[in-house]
Amino acid sequence: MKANYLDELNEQQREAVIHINGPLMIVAGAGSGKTKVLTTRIAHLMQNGVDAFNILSLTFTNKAAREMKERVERILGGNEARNLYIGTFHSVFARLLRAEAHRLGYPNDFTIYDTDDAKSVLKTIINELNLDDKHYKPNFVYNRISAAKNSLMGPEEYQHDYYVQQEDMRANRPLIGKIYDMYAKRCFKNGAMDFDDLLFKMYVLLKSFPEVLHKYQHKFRYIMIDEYQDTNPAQYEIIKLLGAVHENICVVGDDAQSIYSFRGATIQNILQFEKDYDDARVVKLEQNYRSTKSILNVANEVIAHNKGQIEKNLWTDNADGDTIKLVRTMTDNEEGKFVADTIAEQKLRNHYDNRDFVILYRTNAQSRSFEESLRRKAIPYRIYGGVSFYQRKEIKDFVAYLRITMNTRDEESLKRIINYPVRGIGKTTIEKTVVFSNEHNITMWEVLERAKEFGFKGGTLEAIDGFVTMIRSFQAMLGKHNAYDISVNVGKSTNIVKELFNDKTTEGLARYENVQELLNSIKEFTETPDEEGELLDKSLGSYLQQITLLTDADQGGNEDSDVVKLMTIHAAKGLEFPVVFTVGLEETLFPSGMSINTREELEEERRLFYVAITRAKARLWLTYANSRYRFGNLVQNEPSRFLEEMPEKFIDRSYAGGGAIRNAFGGGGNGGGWGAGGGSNMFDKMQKKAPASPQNTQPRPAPKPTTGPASTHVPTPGFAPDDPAEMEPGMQVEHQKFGFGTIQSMEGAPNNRIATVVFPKGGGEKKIMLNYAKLRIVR
DNA sequence: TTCAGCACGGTTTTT
DNA sequence: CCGTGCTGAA
Repeated sequence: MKANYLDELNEQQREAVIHINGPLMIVAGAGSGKTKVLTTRIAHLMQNGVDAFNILSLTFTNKAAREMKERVERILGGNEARNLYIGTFHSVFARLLRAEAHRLGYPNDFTIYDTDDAKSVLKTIINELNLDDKHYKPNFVYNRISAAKNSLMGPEEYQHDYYVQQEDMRANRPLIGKIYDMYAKRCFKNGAMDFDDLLFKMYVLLKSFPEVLHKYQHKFRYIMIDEYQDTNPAQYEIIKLLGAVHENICVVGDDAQSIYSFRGATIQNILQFEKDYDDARVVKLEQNYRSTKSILNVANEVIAHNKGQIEKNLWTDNADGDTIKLVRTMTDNEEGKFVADTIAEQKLRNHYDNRDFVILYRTNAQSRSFEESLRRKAIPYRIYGGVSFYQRKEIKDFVAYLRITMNTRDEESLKRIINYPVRGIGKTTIEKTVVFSNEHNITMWEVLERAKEFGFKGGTLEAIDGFVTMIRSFQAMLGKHNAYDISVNVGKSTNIVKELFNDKTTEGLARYENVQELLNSIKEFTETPDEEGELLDKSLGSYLQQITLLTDADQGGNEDSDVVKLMTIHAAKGLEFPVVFTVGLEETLFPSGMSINTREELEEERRLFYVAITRAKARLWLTYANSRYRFGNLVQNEPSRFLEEMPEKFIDRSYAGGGAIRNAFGGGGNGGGWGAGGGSNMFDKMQKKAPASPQNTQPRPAPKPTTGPASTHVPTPGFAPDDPAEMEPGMQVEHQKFGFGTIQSMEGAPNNRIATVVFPKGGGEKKIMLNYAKLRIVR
């Protein structure tokens, strides 16, 4: 143990760390050393005689949990830290449920359904009820059920809650309660829990079994919760139960960074804390150690536009630093190119490594243009998020075998693999099996086991028996072999590995590699030495329990490889980078068009913007594009309203081309001279202004906006851009996308000229930034 | 029973 | 634009 660990803290930090008994709330501004305080506090508790076995520390991401564990180990030295319970809400509760689930009638080796599994079950149910899945969209229904569970509302209550029923009636979807009920029963029958069940059932367990509650209340005598502003009512109630005896609850949060209300999180929890525990000590960490003054000032000013907040004053001793750069480009592709170019330039000019950069966006779909431009410049990068490794079809198929081996009740997995690889169990057979299982109230697996009884014969019976025998052979390995041995056997016996190997198409090759990677990861899991992870259990069940809770961001051990990182702002919470690009700052994109209907929604978007800004230590670029491709066609966007909320003093707008930019902010904030002429973006505006009626499926716009067939122009062979310096009004030019046009006028600084060009076939008048777009002089 | 070809619909954000 | 799901032919 480092003896001087208290010396490295400022006064407030120290105050938080040395508070041992009783409730404590730490309001921790961005970059104020929150993780340091939490980890030091754990060490301090242990130094003062608290047993590691009695400490529970909950985080939101596996990444945060891992980091916390590592840092505690570093402070403590030795190996006591391994006895701490540190993990995400979901993984910790999954682990506890794995010990207790039988009390609720679930197998202890219950399957964890990810979002896709859950939606698939919902879809089956919706079809069984003969409902139209275009009206009862699985996605919508799932969100509804998820919200109910996060508020601890079961199917019964849901169907009898007046307010909820009114909502569903108004949405013209009165049967959601019925679907919820069937869904819950189906999951139970399948021996499966979805993500929300891990919280919901945990609560039910503690509430229904006093002896269980008592056990864990005394085990977890000290509880710490990170990112408390992102907890939902279910999490809140569980914590309250667990902490009720000792009240040694320490929560850390920042109301300004609450960005998960869509997942049921409520900022109320943090505001409520002092009321729940009237002797609660509150400590505020207000000194920011991360960012320059410029960055922090901009952040503070932006967040000041939100109403209700906990009073605090975040300040820093750091240098002023560079101004924030605001950059406008014509298209999303140019935005990508600009960022890649700037990264290359900054690497040279300021000696940054790739790992110093992050590109942050609102939606995963935005990553594409950056990938392309980075690849073109040969800058290594890595995308976090998006389609997770474990969501790939080939991986899900393989994992389905492992799941069914552990839990034969799991119909979702059974249906996936019953005829994969093809073994002659077709649609008809599967349907019959489902019917028999419903008629006799047994699982599909049991029907298959007794196939002969149920009248299957000939080739079908043989196929079924072969399948059953194979799964049983996997099950026979369970007690004696670890997850890896079983998986290798699954790969061989099912022929999956060989089949993929023989597929020589590009996709086939990728799939083969993915399955190999899966096997490698299982191997790694089984071979990781005990002192590293808390999971001493190398069984298949233990492996399956954790992978479903793994995010893409958690994968791949090479955390510190030298690459540029790309991720959503949500995924970036808790991280910091020397250089940050926050991109796509446009209305309808950021703030998202889905979240501008209420003040609450908009304020959450603003907090998200705040999170993005405060990730930056030294340099920050904010970019937006005049137009971008969405669903394959070009749409125009106005600059994000957030950009107008920033103090001029710290912003360098001229970076993108002087007067023209300011122009855009000029006339009534409604994008002055920039838009491609004509009514092209009228449609967008009308849609935006239309009263929010999410329930009425909006008719597709029959006539496409006539922005002009931007992509139909084929550049003349040998198209090469000419030097912008040579261009002047009156010239005929060719643009790669917009075709031929005439330069009307020029503006902007000499090294960043902007031409107004009329393209008769390319959508009329456009402003072209010559440094980014390329024009060829025709004459 | 399977696979190819097309139509359609979908974009927040994550455990 | 891209992936999914449905339809129809072998």
